Amino acid sequence: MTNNNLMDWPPEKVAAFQQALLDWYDQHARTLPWRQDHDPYHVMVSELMLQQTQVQTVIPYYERFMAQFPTVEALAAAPEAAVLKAWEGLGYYSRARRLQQAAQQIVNDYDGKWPRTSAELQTLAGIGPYTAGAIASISFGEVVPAIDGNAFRVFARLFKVDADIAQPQTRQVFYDLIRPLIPKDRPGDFNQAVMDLGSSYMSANHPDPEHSPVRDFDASYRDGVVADYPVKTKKPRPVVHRYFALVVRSDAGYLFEQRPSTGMLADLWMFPLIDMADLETTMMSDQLDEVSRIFTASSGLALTFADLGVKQVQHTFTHQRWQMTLIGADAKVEELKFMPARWVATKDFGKIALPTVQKKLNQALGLDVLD
DNA sequence: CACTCGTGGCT
DNA sequence: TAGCCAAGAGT
Repeated sequence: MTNNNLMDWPPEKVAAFQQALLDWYDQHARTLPWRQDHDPYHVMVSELMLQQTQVQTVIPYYERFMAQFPTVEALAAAPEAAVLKAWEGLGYYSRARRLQQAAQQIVNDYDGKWPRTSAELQTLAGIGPYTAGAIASISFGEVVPAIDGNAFRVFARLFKVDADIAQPQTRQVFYDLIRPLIPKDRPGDFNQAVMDLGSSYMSANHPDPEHSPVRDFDASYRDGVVADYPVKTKKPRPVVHRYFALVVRSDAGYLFEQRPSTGMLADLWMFPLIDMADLETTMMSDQLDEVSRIFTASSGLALTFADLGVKQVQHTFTHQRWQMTLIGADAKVEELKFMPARWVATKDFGKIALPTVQKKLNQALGLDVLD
């Protein structure tokens, strides 16, 4: 089967599909904190949090975030560190900075007046085709699809789309397929109904197409090939990185380094890491000398190594696996040179934004008791 | 376009 | 366990 003329339904079938989907949604829509109204700020915050993140994970973050930054103006004016702290543990931290950038764009560039179309919304930081479609349809009634993983899965099954959804060019295929299916009077409800459908009867792991409200429109169910859709190529394995994690202690607490503003865990705080690939030696005793030299050159601090016992911590990201060997050291409280770092007392660990990998290091050291 | 960028849940 | 998956965007 080709991708030509995928949407071959006659108008009466389109109308029946819309009614079946929306009737179900009217009766069984999930009650979610960001669905209490259609305020574009509420929709924007929730959608940014929901990018690549499950609903159940987002809910408590959304509640806290709204209590702390209740309006787009409040978010625009907040310290970036506070926004990152509110995002701690949610992952994909660039979303937090971009969300605040978008808020500042709305307040400053748009004089507080929201752009109301999907095209205009995509000029905002962190808002791409999906999120723009979601805000435009839900908050402003634009008849535009919001194509996320749910929409890909739902419509791939309904129409037996053979295009690989991992390929960026496939996006246009689905846009052309979905666009004529959207009811002009309820685009936002349509898009949200597709998402609810994609998380229940048409989920990835436990689909129940037999009882789906749109079963009669599901070609993959009709043909007994639900499991074949969507078509999606696999991702490569995580690459292994090995680090020494320096546990540097002084009278002022532990030394935390702020990560660079680009790349992994940007702007968050961690123990200083030394990439073992940067070392020229392989013997442990020689490596410690090298680590000490490298660290002192960038921090200005002299280290006195202290035996922690052999502690190793492993953490897997989407495409990287970090294997860290902890090294204990004592140092005096002196001025730090080039390294963006600060001493943090144990009781203050909760005041800075720490990634989950750092919390694992804390736990390995028994420093998470007060957290 | 291919790659980067987190985390938690589930099998 | 290792792999896959989840309301993607930026470069």
